[in-house]
Amino acid sequence: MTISITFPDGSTKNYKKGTTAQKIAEEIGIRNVIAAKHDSELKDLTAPIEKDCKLKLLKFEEPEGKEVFWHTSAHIMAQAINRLYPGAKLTIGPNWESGFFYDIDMEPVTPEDIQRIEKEMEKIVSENFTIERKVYTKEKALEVFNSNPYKVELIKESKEKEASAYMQGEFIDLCKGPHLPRTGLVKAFKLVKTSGAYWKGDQKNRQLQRIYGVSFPEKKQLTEYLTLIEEAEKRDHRVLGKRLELFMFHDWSPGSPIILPKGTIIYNTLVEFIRNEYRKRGYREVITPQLFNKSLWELSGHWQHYKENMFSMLIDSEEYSLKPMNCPSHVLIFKSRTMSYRELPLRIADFCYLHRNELKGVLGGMTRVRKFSQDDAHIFCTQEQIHTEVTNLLDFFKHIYIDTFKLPFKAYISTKPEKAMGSAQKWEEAENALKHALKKNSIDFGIKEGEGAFYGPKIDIFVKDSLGREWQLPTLQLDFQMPERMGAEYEGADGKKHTPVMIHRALIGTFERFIGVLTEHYAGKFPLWISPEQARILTVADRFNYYGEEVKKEYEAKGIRVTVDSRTESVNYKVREAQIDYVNYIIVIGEKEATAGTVTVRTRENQIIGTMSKQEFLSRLIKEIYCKE
RNA sequence: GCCUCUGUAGCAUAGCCAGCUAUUGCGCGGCCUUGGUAAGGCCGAGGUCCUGGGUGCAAAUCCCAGCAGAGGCUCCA
Repeated sequence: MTISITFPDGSTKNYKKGTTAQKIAEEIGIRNVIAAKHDSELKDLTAPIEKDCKLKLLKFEEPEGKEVFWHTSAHIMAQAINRLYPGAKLTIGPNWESGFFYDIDMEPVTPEDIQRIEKEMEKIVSENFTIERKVYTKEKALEVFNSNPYKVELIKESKEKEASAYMQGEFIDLCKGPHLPRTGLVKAFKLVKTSGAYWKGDQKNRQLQRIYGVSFPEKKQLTEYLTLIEEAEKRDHRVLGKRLELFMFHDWSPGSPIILPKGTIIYNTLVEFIRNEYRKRGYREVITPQLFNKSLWELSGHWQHYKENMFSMLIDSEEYSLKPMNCPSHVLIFKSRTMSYRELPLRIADFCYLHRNELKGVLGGMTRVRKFSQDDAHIFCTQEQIHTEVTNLLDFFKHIYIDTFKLPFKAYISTKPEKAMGSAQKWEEAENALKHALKKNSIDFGIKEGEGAFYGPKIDIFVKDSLGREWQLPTLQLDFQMPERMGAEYEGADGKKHTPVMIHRALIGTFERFIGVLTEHYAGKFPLWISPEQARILTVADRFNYYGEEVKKEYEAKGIRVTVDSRTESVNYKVREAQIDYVNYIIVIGEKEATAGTVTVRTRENQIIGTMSKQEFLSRLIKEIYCKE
């Protein structure tokens, strides 16, 4: 009996029925194959092929190859833990972004444990077990795994009639697969971090130990990966922020950055950038109080739902809270007089500080803070205006993320959750408006079903930091609820009262977080327009200091952020220092320049721009700042 | 809030199964060098070893509690 196998290049060949991808790979002489796809189904290399199919041999470099490779690594780790800690109960062990992890019910893991586990894993790799797939009926599977309540729960929950498991040596684990054919293929691995994790992600459940690892088919790849991580850590905004003196933290105000002069320049430049856009895009900026009486929070619903996260205090025996959000105060503005439909959409912007009492364990650098400010605005509009407003907002968003900062992002729409306010029809209309607006702006997006807030659907946009963690920056939420709850109304063309829709939106998001992400995005080398120190003038000798000051004054008069380094250090030394301070342009002046009225310029990357008249370089600077390149 | 780890001059570090004046580099200050594009030389100052308590003849070192930080989890912008 023969079957016909088609390869990705279109060629076809006949094989004996029941052959395996592994045998075929050996025959053709392809090495380092990890798994196979029969038609579009991912399978073990050793799975028999019983009928004609399209066959794709997967290597580690392919995402699906990695998936198989890493999951096998997780099993090797699980086997090692099983050997060393007999009481440990395995739960689930999926992949993460660049490796694998396994959640295990066991005693907390120490670094010594990690070393022991790694040693045992090496042993398992060198024992080079064959990995075999077993298929059981549900009943039989329950019997095999009866000592592990987590696996029992998984088997019971499964909708399949059968359960598969994989066996290597003495170890067996419930698993859909596929897997590598042998444990010996995992040539390089490292357990990189551990943490607590809750069973099924629920805080009420038992806390498990999660051990993360990375693995590769070659030792070299592991070394490369570790170097890459090291490089990424150098971009960490907390490290750079300290070294470049952008911001700092103090034990006495955890979660609240002290933004230093250089960081403040970046901060204010961003605010000015947004303000400038607001002028073009019809926003009206307001300034609102930090403290509000409890009555406001009761009216808005924050007191009932968000009290834990608010800083509250008694003032003259009345309870007040620092505002965690601007929206309620903007509704007060809307309500301050009778609004006509002619005034909509009304766009109210606010840069005021916000305070949220975040859990201690979640604070971190500039990306998760307790005190911050947003480019916050609320748009009050009619249901019909949603589409146009959102379309314009996305255009605004693209101007910031694509044109100006070139930050890669991911967008999602979060749709109606089970518990939701407002009619199904209103929701559907609003969700469609969001989708159309995204499509109109040609922004790719995913959908998070049922993840919307109870008061309306939203668009969330995420940007990655240097270690690949995703941070939400812009947010755009429709709100059918708060205007009604707080009694905001406008008078329609029909002479009747109507409740407006409220759009909560922030595009930079939180300035603090944005600065953190931006620092990592540029690795501290900010583009000229936003850079805290745009140019530094180095004098070759004291007698040229007067000329340095002269150039500085001229440049400063045009708004350039420039300093003079007139210390009696060698030029070499001063150049190096300016470069490690990431000053965009380094201007050296000495005899030649002072006589001819010129400047000699190089960049922080040590690229030589050359000598030119001081006016010419000034106009080049201005041009570059204006272009925001 | 939960789990693990960490906390030594401005920064980065050594010391940590207790034992002499707490190590080194950068930075900082002074002097010399008067210099032309990635670290010139010499000298010097700088420490509540996170805080509080305990054990010991003796604590940076061991134990407990607190505070802060890191990585996750759960939240969330």
